[in-house]
Amino acid sequence: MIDLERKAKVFKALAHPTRLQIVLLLAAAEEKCVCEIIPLVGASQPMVSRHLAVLREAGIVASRKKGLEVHYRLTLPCVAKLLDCLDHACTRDSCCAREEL
Amino acid sequence: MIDLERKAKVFKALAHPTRLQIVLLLAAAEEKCVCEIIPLVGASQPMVSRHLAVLREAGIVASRKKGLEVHYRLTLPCVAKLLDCLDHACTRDSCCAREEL
DNA sequence: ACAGTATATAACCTCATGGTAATATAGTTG
DNA sequence: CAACTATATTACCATGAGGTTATATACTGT
Repeated sequence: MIDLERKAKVFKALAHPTRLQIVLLLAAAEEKCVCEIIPLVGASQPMVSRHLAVLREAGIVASRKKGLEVHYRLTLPCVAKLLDCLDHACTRDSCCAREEL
Repeated sequence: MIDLERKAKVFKALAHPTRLQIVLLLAAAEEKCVCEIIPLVGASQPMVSRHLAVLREAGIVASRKKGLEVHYRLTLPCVAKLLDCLDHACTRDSCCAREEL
C-alpha cells in the first residue's frame, strides 16, 4: 500500500477540470504536443504549461522533446480508468469491479 | 459522463492525507462517529469536523445524528476502490480491470 | 433550567493555487 | 547569427485551503 501522502498528491493533481481534460485527451491519443492541447482545452499557453507541470510532478504524465515541440503522454494510464470509474460511481453506484481485495 | 467540474471536486476532496485516511476508516467500518475518527486520524476536533464537511460536500460521505454523536458513512463506496486502484497503478501498472468502455 | 459532552462554526493567520501578462529558454530556418 | 516558433518560467495579484484557538450549537442527564 503506497502511502496516503503520495495518493493525496495524485488526487490533488487531478483536482482541476482542465487537468482532467488533458488526461482524457492523452488517454485517447497515445501522445499529444502542447500546441495541440492548448486549443483543445481552451486555456492560455502558460496555464497549459503549468497544468502539465503539475501532472508531470505527480507522475501522471511524462514528456519528450521532438524538435520544437514537447510531446506528453500518460504514464499512469490507470487514471483514465479512475475517471471512468467515477462516472459509473455517480450514476449506478458500483464500479471498478475487482473481486479480490 | 458526469462533467469535469464535478469530478474535479471529488478528486479535490480526496486530495488530503487525513481525508483519505477517513475514507479508508469508513470503507472498513460501515459507519463511525466523529469521536472515534478523531483519535484514529490524530487531528484536532475542528479539523476532523472540517475535513468531514469537505467530504460531505463532495458527496463522498453522509452523516446521521445519533444522540449526541454524529455518525458518518461512505456514500460513494467506489472511492475506496479508487484508492485500491491507485495502489496497483503505482506498483504494477494496470488496475481497475473493466473490459467494456 | 443547568452542567456537561459531542460536534460545528467563526476568526484569524499563513501558505498554496489559479490566473494574467511579460519574459526567458531552446530549437529551427534563412 | 538573426528572426521565428514552441514551451517554460517569472512577477504579480486575488482567492482558497489548511491550521489553531475560541466560541456556538445541539443533545443528554440531573
